[in-house]
Amino acid sequence: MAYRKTPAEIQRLEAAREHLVACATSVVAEVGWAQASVTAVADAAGIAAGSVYQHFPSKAALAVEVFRRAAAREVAVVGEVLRGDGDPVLRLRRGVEVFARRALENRGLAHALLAAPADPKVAAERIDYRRRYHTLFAEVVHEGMAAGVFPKQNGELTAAALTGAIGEVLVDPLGGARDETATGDLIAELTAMALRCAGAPTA
Amino acid sequence: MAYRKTPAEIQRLEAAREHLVACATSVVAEVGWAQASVTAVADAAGIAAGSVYQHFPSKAALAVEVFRRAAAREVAVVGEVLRGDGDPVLRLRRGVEVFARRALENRGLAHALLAAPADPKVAAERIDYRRRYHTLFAEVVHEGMAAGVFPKQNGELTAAALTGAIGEVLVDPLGGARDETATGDLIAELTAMALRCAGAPTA
DNA sequence: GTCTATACCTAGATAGAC
DNA sequence: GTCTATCTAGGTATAGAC
Repeated sequence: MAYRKTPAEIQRLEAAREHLVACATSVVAEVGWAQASVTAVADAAGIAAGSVYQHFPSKAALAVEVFRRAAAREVAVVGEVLRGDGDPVLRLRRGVEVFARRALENRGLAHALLAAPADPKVAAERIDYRRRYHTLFAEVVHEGMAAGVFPKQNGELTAAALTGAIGEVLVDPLGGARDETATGDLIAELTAMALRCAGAPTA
Repeated sequence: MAYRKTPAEIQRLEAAREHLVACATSVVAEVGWAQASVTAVADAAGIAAGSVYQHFPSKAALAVEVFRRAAAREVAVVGEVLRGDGDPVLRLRRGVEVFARRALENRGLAHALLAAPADPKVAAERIDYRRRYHTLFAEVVHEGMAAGVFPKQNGELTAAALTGAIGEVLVDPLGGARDETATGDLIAELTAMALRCAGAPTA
């Protein structure tokens, strides 16, 4: 009887856990948190419901892990753009574009992250998630004010407003834009709105 | 055995129902939808849990009634202002002020209406609720565009964005403004942001 | 380690006494 | 009509076989 797991064992377990998280993410993106029962998730992963508890102590823990992974990805991508070099106005525009495009490409996941009813533990994560956007947007707004391209304003408030505005537009049926042209138009209007919101001079 | 209820009976039942709705609204404002069990609501109303079902066929039906009443009040008040006479810019400003002030005066209820986790039936009502704000804001934005005080834009998108922006700011801890001065500042910043968002020339 | 079967808990809903 | 006590369903979590 081994006192330590062999590397192979560890890797296999890790892989099983990853697979479970990935399948759970898909299920959540498709049916939302409320319908993503342990049974449904386990079925998707091809394991028995009870086996889920080999990898996570509770359903909530799994849900939180699913949320964190997906949220971290989105924030990283948007943050990369918002924190890049150059004109704050351009960065804000491109950040909103990236935010929107990714959300429209995976609506189910975006809805799960931004709006879908979730249990309290996940809801708490969501607050953190939105706050990370607040922080990112606030940085750009502050830099823009410092550079004189945005008027004096409460940067934190504008940042929260941007997060809420973008989320509402993307979650709304307005996101009913299906074809590529309509999506492009939606994103163009959305970025224009975001720039107005921060007070960028109208192009 | 009476084939029709007497007027007095009807009135008494109606009153009991109203009382139940009012108490349920208070409970929801205090603890949110998730914690507002039938038992908790019945306790607050001073009746037994089973008696709730004399007035509503299900918990969801009661919850929906609670939501509809409160939502209708808020939309009516804000709509009154947004649809008043005069300058669209001023109306938008005052509409946002009223929205915010009422939300900050009853944070629990505002949170329940705008953001608190709720069951699917209530969530569906919330979409309607937010859409009513969209409609109201869209009207003002369109009138402003027609009057030449707002630049050309997608009015529906701006309206959705305004709803999301205001909601996010008010629900956020940012609404941590406690004293009257801080509240006033918050509202001033919020209205300024809303006007920028619609493209009103900066004052 | 993973499965099957099941225990258990929560909360909504109902039946029958008063 | 209202209350008490109970039933039920849905879904999480666990126990024990393999």
